[in-house]
Amino acid sequence: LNKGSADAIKLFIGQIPRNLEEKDLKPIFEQFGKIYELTVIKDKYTGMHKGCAFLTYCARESALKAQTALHEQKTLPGMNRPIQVKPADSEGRGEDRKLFVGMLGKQQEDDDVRKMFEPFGRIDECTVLRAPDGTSKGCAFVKFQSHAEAQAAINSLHGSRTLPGASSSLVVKFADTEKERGLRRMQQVASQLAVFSPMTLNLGAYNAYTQALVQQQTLVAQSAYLSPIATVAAVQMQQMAALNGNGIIATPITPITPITPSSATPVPALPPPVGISGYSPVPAAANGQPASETIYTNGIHPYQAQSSAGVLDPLQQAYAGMQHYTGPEGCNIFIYHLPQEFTDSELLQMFLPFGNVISAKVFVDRATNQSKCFGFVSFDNPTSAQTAIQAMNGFQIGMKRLKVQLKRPKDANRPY
DNA sequence: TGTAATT
Repeated sequence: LNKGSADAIKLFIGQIPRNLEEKDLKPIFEQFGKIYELTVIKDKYTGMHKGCAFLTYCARESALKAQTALHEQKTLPGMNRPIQVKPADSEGRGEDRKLFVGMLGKQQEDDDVRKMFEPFGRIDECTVLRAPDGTSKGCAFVKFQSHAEAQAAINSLHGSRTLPGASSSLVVKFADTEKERGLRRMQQVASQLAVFSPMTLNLGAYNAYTQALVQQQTLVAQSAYLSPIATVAAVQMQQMAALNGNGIIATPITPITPITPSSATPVPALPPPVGISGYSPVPAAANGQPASETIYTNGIHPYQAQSSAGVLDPLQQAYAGMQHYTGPEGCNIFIYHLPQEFTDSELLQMFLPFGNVISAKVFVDRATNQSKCFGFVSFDNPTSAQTAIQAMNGFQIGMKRLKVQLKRPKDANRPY
């Protein structure tokens, strides 16, 4: 048999390193059965690897075996979350047969709703939405076993009657998909931000005020207790603040339109715009170091093949060429209480004086695009990390002091 | 307390 059977399940594979292509993934998944189709998901326009894939086995049984053996069970090299193996959204996980029912009466129970929808098909799920205090929100979700049944219910029931206690006629529609919900959330956030139009902020005055504060704070920092190397950082921060107009004092709100795109602002008297240094792509066995050693010394859990010796090799080779996001254990620091407007490049600038920075990352809320005011900096050696911690922990910016510690190791849950 | 992503 060389074709997917009718009942085959298309799987979504998540948490795969972006340097792994179909040929690298194939050996990992082949051990559970013959593969019908395996496709790495790429961006439609840029062709960029999205870190996930679709996989269909010829036999449904293979998909179930792979899911059981791999889902949340293994972590591929360079990833910090376990691999995901589950039916793809397109497999009718539910959204296309799930209905939203609005304009119910407050007194209607799950069973009342169920009775109303039963004539149209088999119901998997029927729930009236309730507030925390148990009172009905006047709406419900009803999930049928098929899209057609759900559609039949819409055709017959939507707008067909007005229930006692409801302000208008019954609403029956397909429930929002995950994507629609996400979009709705983003629109809500956007509309809230729009309340603060740039015109309502006296930006000129704010900047002058900000810069005065920055200078004062920096002087305090320089004169007091900081080591010479931290003073270098302080001066750099002062320059950044003065030049990019963003200020490094946390602002109450960030306007939608940035005053100046800070990342685009050149900063004279500083090292030239620095990329992320270190870890340039290196062939697998460069410097006589086998790729397998790289995996282990880097403190990242490699994917371990259970039996077949052919599985690990392609992975090791692929892994050797990828750029690392974190440094070795003890080289990665966590920085909290960053100014709201600090970007990756500013974080990088702040910590450059302490050593070779492998990466600098400010954590950003994906929904709002706002900084979460913490980030990570990775050095190529533990001494630089310690120096940075000594110099910058407690560093005052505005009303806050930076908290600078070693990044919590993935495995341990010891608090610092 | 680190690129969670659905052709």
